[in-house]
Amino acid sequence: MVLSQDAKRAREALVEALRGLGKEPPARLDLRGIPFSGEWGLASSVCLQLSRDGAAEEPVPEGLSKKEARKLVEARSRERAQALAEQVAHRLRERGLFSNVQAVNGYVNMYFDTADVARRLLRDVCESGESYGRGEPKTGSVMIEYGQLNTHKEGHVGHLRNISLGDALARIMAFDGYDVVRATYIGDIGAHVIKWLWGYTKWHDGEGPDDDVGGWLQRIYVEANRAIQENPEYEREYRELFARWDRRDPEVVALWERTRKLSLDYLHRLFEELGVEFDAWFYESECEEPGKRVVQELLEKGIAEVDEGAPVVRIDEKLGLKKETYRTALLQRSDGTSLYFTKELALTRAKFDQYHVDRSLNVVDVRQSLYFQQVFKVLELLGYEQAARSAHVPYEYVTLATGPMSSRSGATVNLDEFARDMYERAISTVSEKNPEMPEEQRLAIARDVSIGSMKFGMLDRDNTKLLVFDREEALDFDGFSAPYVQYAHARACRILEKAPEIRWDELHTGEVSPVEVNLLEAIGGLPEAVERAAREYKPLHVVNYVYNLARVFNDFYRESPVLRAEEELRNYRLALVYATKVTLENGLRLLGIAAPEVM
RNA sequence: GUUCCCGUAGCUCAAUCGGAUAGAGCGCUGGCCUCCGGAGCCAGAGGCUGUGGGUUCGAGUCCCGCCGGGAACGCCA
Repeated sequence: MVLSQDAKRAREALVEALRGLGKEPPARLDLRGIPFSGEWGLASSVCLQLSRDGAAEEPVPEGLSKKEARKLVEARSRERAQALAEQVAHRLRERGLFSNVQAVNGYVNMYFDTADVARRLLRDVCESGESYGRGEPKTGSVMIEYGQLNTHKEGHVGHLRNISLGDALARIMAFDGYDVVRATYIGDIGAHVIKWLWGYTKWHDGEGPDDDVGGWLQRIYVEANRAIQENPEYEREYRELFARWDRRDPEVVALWERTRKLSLDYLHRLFEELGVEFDAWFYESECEEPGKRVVQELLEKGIAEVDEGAPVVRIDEKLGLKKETYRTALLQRSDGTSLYFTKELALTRAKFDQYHVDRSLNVVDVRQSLYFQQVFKVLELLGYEQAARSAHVPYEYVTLATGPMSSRSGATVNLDEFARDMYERAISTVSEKNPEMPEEQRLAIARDVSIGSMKFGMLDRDNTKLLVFDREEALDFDGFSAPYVQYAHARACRILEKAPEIRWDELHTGEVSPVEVNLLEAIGGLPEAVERAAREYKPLHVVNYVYNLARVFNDFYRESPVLRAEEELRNYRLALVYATKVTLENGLRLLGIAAPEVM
């Protein structure tokens, strides 16, 4: 990567200059872009860091208030930092590595030959193409689990945040060089399923789903759940059905299999429409028995013990922790039936034993934090060192203005319904902008825009922030949104379409204007954004990145005419446009968002 | 009771390992289509970063207290 090469060069030169002045540079040398300059370069605050040296020799006069004394110390530090920065700048200038070096406010600003960096960066992007931004291959495989939906229920916008985050994280980490295995875990058995089966048998026997499979599943579930809650007789019938399931009554199993299949087809369609694919599908129903075996093993090894008839692991006690940290994990019910925890043990172990992944990342909402800490800790106690490297990737959940979503009560926003609203809104906008366009093309663009908007709306805030779903806001295609970025991409495509071939071997940049510097800087930032997003498990960094790139490109678009420029300048600007297009496309792809060429 | 998360412009959110002048969108006011596509752009108004201490040359960012909101904590998933 061009910019990291330059950063390395700057870092080495700085270290040498500082040592030459008898100053030992800190291990982590600060290096960042220069703000407000409109020129290409890197800045370091290292002299400010070192400016405390010698502070002790200058006593603060008596009689000053704390605040005044502090101000004095700060002023002196600034002076010392500036003096040092000037010395460093002088030495760096003598080396002649940079086109310019300045000492400002205690910072050392190192400027590069912009034209040279521009040529190298643009060629790099051109040569790398869809690989531009990719990180070095990393050792060790990582399984990312997300999209844990239930059968016999609908998918709703709460799931959308999970799917969007998980899918983007998987794409980003794979792009950053990790060997990623995408996994999902479907809740195809449990109380909710039996309740559904009861309600179906009771009031909907023989019924099939209408076009709206999710809605149909959901209605039956909500109805059954409410009835069972309100009527003890129904409660008894439901328990009875549960017992028949436990006995594997053929009739119940057959109904379960049939409706499970129907649910899974629906879930496959949901994922497909969102452009999400998995390498591994796990099912709760398949983890029940293996889970109980893990519990047995934990008991035999003395990790778990029986308390009030149920197997538990007193994790804090086992680890000798005084403070409540992991607390006590309940592994299984006292009647021997499995809990979510039981199955999670088998699931996680399967990831390590059968898929041989080195760590597991579970994208699940923040309310499960303690739970996952317990799961991983228990497996660690069982000897799985992979569990120590594994992590829960938490995010705050999606609520409605009226309160939390609840699939039990039916207070949800159906995913199909939301997608349809978005799609229709997109169709009307596309048609308005492109009345002459063939319908097929309009629909394809509307699809890219609506799906992209849905995902963008789920990714555009930090994982730690609650998301209050607002339909009107979601349907807005202006401003900080997927279409804004997609539109910049389409604009770039439009220019390239009308332009002659770019002559990459004759890139003469001439003078590089401030907007062009900003654009180059933005283009050059993709690898860092990817790396950071992967490291912090935050696709938001890529969202911010592509938006900024689009915004800077729009500045360029306004100020730097491309097609009308004279030949040499046009060639260079075309290269800039091409690099922007490639970079936007790569960034959007990492978010699972399509980049249409026309819109 | 223990623990975790959040609090930044009217609203929704950004802000790199702590770094120079805290930025966007929406909304509001006023402009820009003889000009590569106006899903765009420009200008303006709008801030004691909840609050009080502390650490630091430097704090929206780290530490402690308080206030406000949310969440988790043994037979739910």
